[in-house]
Amino acid sequence: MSVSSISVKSARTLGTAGASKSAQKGQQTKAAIVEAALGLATQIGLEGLSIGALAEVMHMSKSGVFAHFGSREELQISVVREYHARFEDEVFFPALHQPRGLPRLHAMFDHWMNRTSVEIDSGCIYISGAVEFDDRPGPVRDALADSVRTWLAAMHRAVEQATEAGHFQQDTDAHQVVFEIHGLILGLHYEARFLKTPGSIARAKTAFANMMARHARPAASASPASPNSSFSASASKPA
Amino acid sequence: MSVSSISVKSARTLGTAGASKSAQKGQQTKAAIVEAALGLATQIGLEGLSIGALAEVMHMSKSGVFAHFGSREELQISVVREYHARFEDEVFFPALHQPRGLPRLHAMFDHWMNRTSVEIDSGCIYISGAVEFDDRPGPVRDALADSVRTWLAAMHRAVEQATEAGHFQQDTDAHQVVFEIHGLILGLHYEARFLKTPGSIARAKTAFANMMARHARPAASASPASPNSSFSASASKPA
DNA sequence: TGCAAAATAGCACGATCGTTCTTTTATTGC
DNA sequence: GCAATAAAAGAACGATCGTGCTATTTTGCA
Repeated sequence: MSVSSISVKSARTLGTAGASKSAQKGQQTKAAIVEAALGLATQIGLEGLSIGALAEVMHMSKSGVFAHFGSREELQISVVREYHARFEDEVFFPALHQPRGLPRLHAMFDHWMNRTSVEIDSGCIYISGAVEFDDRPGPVRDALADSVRTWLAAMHRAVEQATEAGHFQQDTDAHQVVFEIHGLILGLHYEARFLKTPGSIARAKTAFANMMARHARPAASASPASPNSSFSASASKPA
Repeated sequence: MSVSSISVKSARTLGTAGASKSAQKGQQTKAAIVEAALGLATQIGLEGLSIGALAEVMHMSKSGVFAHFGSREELQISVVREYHARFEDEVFFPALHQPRGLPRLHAMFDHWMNRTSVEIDSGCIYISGAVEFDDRPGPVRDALADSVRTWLAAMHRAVEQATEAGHFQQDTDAHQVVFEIHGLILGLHYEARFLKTPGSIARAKTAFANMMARHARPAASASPASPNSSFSASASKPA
């Protein structure tokens, strides 16, 4: 079970072994180029990514780099796909080791946070790309949007599982929860990376914890009246 | 009392009246250029703003446009300042007509939301600029960050006033509240403008309402009806 | 080891960028 | 209305962009 149906594992093949018909030299250098391009794109954005600069980093000629993709747009799409694969590897798959429900949801959020702000030197192209392509239709935008939607759908599933597992109240609106979590990540990215506000990570963690508490199913037993009735009553009755 | 100490009203002077020493022709066209530049920048970003394209829109020569600013950077800064002024006019000042505390905070959020997503065809340069300049130091970045920080400080003040007015619990963390509100706006901007997710505005409103309810001071005990029912009533239902 | 094919380099193109310098046109103060 | 001054235009610059085309080099297989 993967976040998406997209499979780009081919671009990650390494090693020298040349089996019957795979792993020509070209595939390797193409993978190396995409990796370098990803590094550039996380710093200056997908739009700022230029073939000339990329060639310089790779110690190659412009045309040598260009030939692997045929167009700048195809290069950008390759970068998006590679980012998608890494996002899966670093954020989604590790969380699958946690049991369904709250623990897994919490792990997904934590990894997501780390990807967003801990490696502060490189931004998230899901965020920068959204700004660069929000009114620029085309295949790059589509690839970006598909990746993001796929990931948000995975988050949505995790919230639903938390409800099914009895960790959340039955009437929890999963879409609403995902929307708010997404907002926390975006806020963290903004404040940590642009405003350099100290303590942003703690802010995001606090907000997440409050959110979980708000949707948490009241302590199991049928004992005395619900403890935090005041807020949990008004808290959850969205669409 | 203004959001900031920045005053750029000079760039808004219109009319033909030529008093003793003001309103040369140049000032008017400069203001018109900045206005056109703002329009371009909200669509393609501050970085995408080019003097050539701007000249074409203005039916002027490149050098004619250029001469008003002396550098592209200065043009970008002028755009940021103009955006700041409009943001004040459309988001902050109207909210001052509401009484301090919750009503004013609510108005600020509403206007902010409208600026962010209702006029869906033009983005927010506070958001796009943050992505474009998050690791590009310089005066443009500084101007952007100053404007944003000023606005967030105004939000912070509004939250504090809500606490002082007794609308919020005494231990409400104003910075935390502002962080979370900011996240809602960013999430709304992302989902509405990039993903085109329908119903994003309702999501943001619901989240805001839930948030207000969470910090609200427990109902005034004695009498059944709470005074601020107007807002808390709308808290639980999406638009 | 030789040869077809793949991979890379080299070069040039039109376009656009920000910027400078010079010249022409429009505006202003008297 | 005229002269001083401001505003706008025009042309050109070096740089960089994406992309085509043609050599040259490198690779993989017999």
